[in-house]
Amino acid sequence: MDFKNFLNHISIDCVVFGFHEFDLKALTLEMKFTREHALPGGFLKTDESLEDAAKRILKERTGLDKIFLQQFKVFSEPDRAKTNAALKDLKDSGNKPDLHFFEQRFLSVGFFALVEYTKVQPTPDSFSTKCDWIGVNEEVSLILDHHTIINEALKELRLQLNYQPIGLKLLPKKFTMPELQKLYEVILGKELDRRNFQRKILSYKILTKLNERRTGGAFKAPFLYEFDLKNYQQALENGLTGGW
Amino acid sequence: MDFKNFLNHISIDCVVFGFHEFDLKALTLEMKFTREHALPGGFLKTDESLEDAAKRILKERTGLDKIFLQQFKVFSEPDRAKTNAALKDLKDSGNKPDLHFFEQRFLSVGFFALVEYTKVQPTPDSFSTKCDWIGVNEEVSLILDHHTIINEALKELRLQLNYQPIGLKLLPKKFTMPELQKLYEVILGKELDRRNFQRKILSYKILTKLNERRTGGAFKAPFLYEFDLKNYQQALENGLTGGW
DNA sequence: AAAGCAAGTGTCATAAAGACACAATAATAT
DNA sequence: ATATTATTGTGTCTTTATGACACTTGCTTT
Repeated sequence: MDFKNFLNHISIDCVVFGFHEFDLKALTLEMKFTREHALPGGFLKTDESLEDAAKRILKERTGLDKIFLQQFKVFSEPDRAKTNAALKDLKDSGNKPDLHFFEQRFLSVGFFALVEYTKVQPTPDSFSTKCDWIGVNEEVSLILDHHTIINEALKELRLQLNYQPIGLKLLPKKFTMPELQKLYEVILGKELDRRNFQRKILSYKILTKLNERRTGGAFKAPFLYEFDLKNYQQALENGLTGGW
Repeated sequence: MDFKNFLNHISIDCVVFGFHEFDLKALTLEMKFTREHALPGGFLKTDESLEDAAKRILKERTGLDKIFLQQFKVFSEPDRAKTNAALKDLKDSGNKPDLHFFEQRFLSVGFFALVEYTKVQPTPDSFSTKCDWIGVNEEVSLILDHHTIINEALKELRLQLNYQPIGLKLLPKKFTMPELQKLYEVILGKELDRRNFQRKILSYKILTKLNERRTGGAFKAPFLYEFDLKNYQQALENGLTGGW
């Protein structure tokens, strides 16, 4: 890796959200030596925008091309890298010529991404052995301020629930009402009444009920739904009204 | 000015919102030579956080110390400085040694600030002759992408209206109901029903009605209100419910 | 003293939200 | 086969919030 094409002082960290088994997950890398987890991230090339860089980085980690992405905050505390465990990984990897690049101060631009869990091919980078999902509330040791970054991303997600196509991007094409509800619950951090949730979400006319059910699970098979893209987009323009 | 204590590639631009004569204003500088307007901005010292830098910058432009500030977006398009009028100002000012610093690519971190209009002492910097307010919808020629930055700040303001103490920070300590309503209207970009607005805002219990009226204006003198700090803060934690 | 207009207050109809009850059904246990 | 179990589908009732609008009050101007 050659770092002369990258801008100094600027890094990117991505919180890639996925939804699986009724739980909200984030994609992380496990560092080779310290075994700590890290968010997928990288640096900014001299001729690219932050958004393009994040896309490039996530393409490498997930195999996905058209990822829903949004920057949400820059993490700029001067001492955020005080105990930079990643540096140890770098040193142990014997990557001497690049140490100067890594030792500088970085402002990290936080992005969150919304992906369909099953479409992702988690792929480690050269500093990590594994790339895998963690539950967003799971207790995992993360490098630097990455724990903070995840929490801030979650806050942002909550704030944007009525303005971004969050369900659309996180769920598979066909999904059940309980799945959609659980997604809302885990993002909001609170339980919702099943019947009132259904009434409200249906009132927006953003769902199409299919003549299919999800069988195989225990108990009564729930109907499948799809998003009505046109109506969903339109409804989001003014924000889905009211709170949850 | 010496730029060796500043980080390369990173700048800060602030949209300082103020509310005056029933209109939302932003603070701008008028450049010495090009006469274009620019947002107050600056650079990041090697040992400072973005938030501290923005505070330092705004202290210089407004005289104010404890400003409500929030970063909202990084502007990173590689060609955002293609026609950098500010550079012309610099060249004309004969500031040769610093040209290298200014000619590099900058990512600008956008902040918005909320201030009490009357408390601000607009103070130009070394590149500008004037520091003054413009109406946010006024047609003014702004350098670079500063027009975009203002618009994005406005969007963010709208989004956060129910989550941040926007009224509190923009209005004087005592204010009338019509003033508060107009503030909401100008932020939302639409008119609200006077009576329904009052009913709703009062239902949050975040206002204290005073036994005073604002006299001097034409027609019936409206009552003055103050924010109830405790209740306001608390209400914002979960967000004021419902839409406007 | 009257006019003009904004501010103060209230009412009614409709819509949304919250709480809850009961029937239907797919897999599992007997 | 049949009963069991846990979940899903659907509906009702009450309370609260919203939207539309009318009338009165009071400060300043003419």
